[in-house]
Amino acid sequence: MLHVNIMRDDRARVEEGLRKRNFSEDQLALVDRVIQLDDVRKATQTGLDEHLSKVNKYSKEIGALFKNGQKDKANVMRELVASEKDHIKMLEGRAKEVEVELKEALFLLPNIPHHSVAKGDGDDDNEVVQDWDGAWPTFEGFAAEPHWELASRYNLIDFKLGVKITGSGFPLFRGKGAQLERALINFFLDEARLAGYEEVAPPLLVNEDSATATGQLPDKEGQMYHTELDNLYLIPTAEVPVTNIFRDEIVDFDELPIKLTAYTPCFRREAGSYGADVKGLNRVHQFDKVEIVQFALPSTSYEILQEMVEHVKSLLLKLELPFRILRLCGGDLGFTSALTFDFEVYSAAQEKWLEVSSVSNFESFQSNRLKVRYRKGKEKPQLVHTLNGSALALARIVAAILENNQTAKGINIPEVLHKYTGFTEIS
RNA sequence: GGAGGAAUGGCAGAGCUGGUUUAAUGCACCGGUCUUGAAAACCGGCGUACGUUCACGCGUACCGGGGGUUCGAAUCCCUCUUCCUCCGCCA
Repeated sequence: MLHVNIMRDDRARVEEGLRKRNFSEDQLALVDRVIQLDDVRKATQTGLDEHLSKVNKYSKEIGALFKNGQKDKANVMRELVASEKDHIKMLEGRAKEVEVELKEALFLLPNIPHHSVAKGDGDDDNEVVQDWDGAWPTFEGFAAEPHWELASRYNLIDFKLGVKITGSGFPLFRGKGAQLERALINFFLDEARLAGYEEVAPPLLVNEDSATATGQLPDKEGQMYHTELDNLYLIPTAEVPVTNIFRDEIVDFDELPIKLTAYTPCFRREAGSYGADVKGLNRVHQFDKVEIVQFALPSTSYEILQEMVEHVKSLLLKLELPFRILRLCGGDLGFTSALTFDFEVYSAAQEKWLEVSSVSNFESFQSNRLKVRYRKGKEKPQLVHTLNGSALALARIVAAILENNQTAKGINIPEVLHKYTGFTEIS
């Protein structure tokens, strides 16, 4: 959620940013509406406070009069209060209305893109900031197979059993497939820990407050699984519980940056997806992911974003997977993000780039709703910047490893994983 | 799931027979005096949000959340949530 003051102080930047996100001139009127509603809110507040102040004053006087036994005077004052009450009731109602309208309007405004973000319509306009210039997988004397074929041949993943037990999009990993999955999780967590992140194992279901604070609610409830009876949501990413750790907290300046990492399964309904995109592990309803999250000083958040990009890059290099990095354009940028780098891994048999990580700086957009602030000395609390990234999303990494490392006889496990898997190849 | 108790400022902890409490006191923290330095002692400060003001400041709200009674609620009533104790069930 944007702060209203950003719109008051730097209107031009806000409008320019919204244009990058392809806001029409009509939609830009929303900015005026927000400012106007905020003006009404302020005026209402001022009026309300005046009346409340009078009631407080009268009440004190009535108390004193009763003590002195001047009941007649006290009763006159009581009538004065009664007339104030009418005003108060009316203004309170108005204040509530305005606040709701203001919030609704603010929820429609996305984050302002970083100046480096280009205008664009969709993923075709994303800029490749780092392309792969290393070696590509080669397959001599046999035809490379997609991962779902390999998974079945070597008994690593059983998609049919997943369907039987739950439904489409819930793969069942087994044997060396399950072991590879676990090895990757441990590898990613160890790498994060070595990079200074504290590991947390958060709840996998969150309440409405948490889902709202990180922006999944109110509009994206269709993307989450919901438990009706207890009104809880299955997390679509560890970002939700982990970022909420600091909801409504004021942290000390010295504690920043706060670096957290978590492994969790992620649950996404992915309503409306179909076709070749959802084949195999390309798009599933449940997948494992290790997430890295940072709470940072505004002055250093872009350095930290770079540091996180480097971290993800190092993981892919160690796994020896061909990858490229994209800077998302305004049309593809997430609602809450100011700048996002996507990592895509090349999956050699499908001959496709698969998104395996998304690293973003949300600046104060998330922390404004979460109320995560820091305090330097005796200064007023300021909103922190929040950042997060996948490091990494498991299912598609498995797909890429299987496809890229296949030989005529089996699948080679990347060397860095050997100590985690306990085996060096699948055959 | 059943019965009872509780929830107060960073922490501890009073207030809870409704009205000088705009929440006592202690600890922690910050500044100062003293000291060669430190400790102790003493003095002062010490929440958040919104509104208002050029500013000092002032006003309003917040004692787990929401609602109610009252001229006035931390204090009384209703409701929800969480925690503790006991019982039941259970990995």
